[in-house]
Amino acid sequence: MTLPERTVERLSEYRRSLLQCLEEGKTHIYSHELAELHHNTAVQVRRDIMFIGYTSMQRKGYDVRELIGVIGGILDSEKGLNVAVIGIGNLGRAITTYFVGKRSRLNIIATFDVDHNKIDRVISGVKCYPLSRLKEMTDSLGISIAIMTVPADSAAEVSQQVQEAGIKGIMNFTTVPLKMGQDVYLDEYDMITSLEKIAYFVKLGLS
Amino acid sequence: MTLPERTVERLSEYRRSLLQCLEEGKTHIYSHELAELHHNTAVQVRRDIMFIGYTSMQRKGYDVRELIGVIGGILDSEKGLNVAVIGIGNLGRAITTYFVGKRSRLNIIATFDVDHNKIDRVISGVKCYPLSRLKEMTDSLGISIAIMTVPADSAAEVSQQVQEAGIKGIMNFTTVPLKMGQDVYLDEYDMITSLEKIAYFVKLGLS
DNA sequence: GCCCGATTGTGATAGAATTAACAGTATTTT
DNA sequence: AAAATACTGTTAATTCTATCACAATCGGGC
Repeated sequence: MTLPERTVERLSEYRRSLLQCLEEGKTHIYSHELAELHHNTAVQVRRDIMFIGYTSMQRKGYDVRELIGVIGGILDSEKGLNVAVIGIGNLGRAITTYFVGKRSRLNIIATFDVDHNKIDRVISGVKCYPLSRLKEMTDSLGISIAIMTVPADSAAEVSQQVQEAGIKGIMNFTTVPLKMGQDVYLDEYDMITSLEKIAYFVKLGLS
Repeated sequence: MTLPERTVERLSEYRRSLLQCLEEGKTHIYSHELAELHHNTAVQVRRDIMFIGYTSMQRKGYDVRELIGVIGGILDSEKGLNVAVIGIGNLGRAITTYFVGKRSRLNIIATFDVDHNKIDRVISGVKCYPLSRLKEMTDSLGISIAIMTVPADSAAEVSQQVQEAGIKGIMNFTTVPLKMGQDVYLDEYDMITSLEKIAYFVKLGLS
């Protein structure tokens, strides 16, 4: 069974809110509450939850702790996955710092760069290795996801190396779209595009 | 006429590639070439271009320069829009640095923070103001979009101030979903969710 | 000058995602 | 205990998005 992408995203988001609820001591939550937190509808929430086969105590809302568990069962891998950040510029550093400490089954376990000044430096407890050792480290550490934050002009080349290292998931923060084989899951995120989209809708709203 | 979100995103992406083509001296481009660059199909490209009412010289592909112009006419505002980054932590700094110098009709014109050590500092040529002056500066500088990179626990409060300042578009990099009025265009981007999604599909691929 | 091959533009169609509608059920009220 | 209430789970309808299929067009080869 493979869930739609959007559903997976929403589940991840729900879980975050649910964890928050737990901290606040809330044990049950209604579909409409969850919906309101996430800019969508109660029906959408129920449908998503139906997808994963969880069913609540009727009329009391969903059991927060249980639902977290079920979502975890769907999203998480048994032992978590290891993640590498490739390219330790400003953005790479920021992302690394940002992630460390966030409770998650996804661990940033190494960073890579070509700059000799950066190699062996430790950022938020994560060590930087030379890019040339990518394959070696991928094998020895068991890295399955790469976050790419290299400059645009080396993106294509580096992405090739990432693929050859056997990494199966890529989050691309580069401004150039990457070319990948079918067996690599690739998610492109482009801040400029996001901003331009916002600008477009703001413009519409203003006119 | 209001385009679908997804189309707007793709147009922004196409434009980037087209600008790249221009630099390389390529004057015309076929729909299937553009498609290949962007992980989608030639039909999709043609459909998107149809949406914006541009029509090519048949059989020669699209005129790169013209198409850039037409997309610009759709996406860009007359004089560009001014953007503020709110919260100058690692991520805020990275984003600010990242944007400056990128040719774009969107200018990061100010940053804001509450930390006295950060105020008046200049990052990549952009000055940091105290958050308390948000409304004042929004009015005087004409800020219409905010990029939120504040810590999760102040996100709700700060977003309120952003809304009250009259900002009409928000890009939220915070891990908490924001509550906004109908007249504010809000785009939530959550790295953890993105990574969890990738992890999910990688897991599926591996099993 | 005419045909062939390549490419665009678009109506029709299929597919995915969302929303509506409502039956079912536990809880509270009377 | 029956009725009203307030939810969930699910089927059906709808709407939105992407793809198919093909007519129309143009340039180059003959």
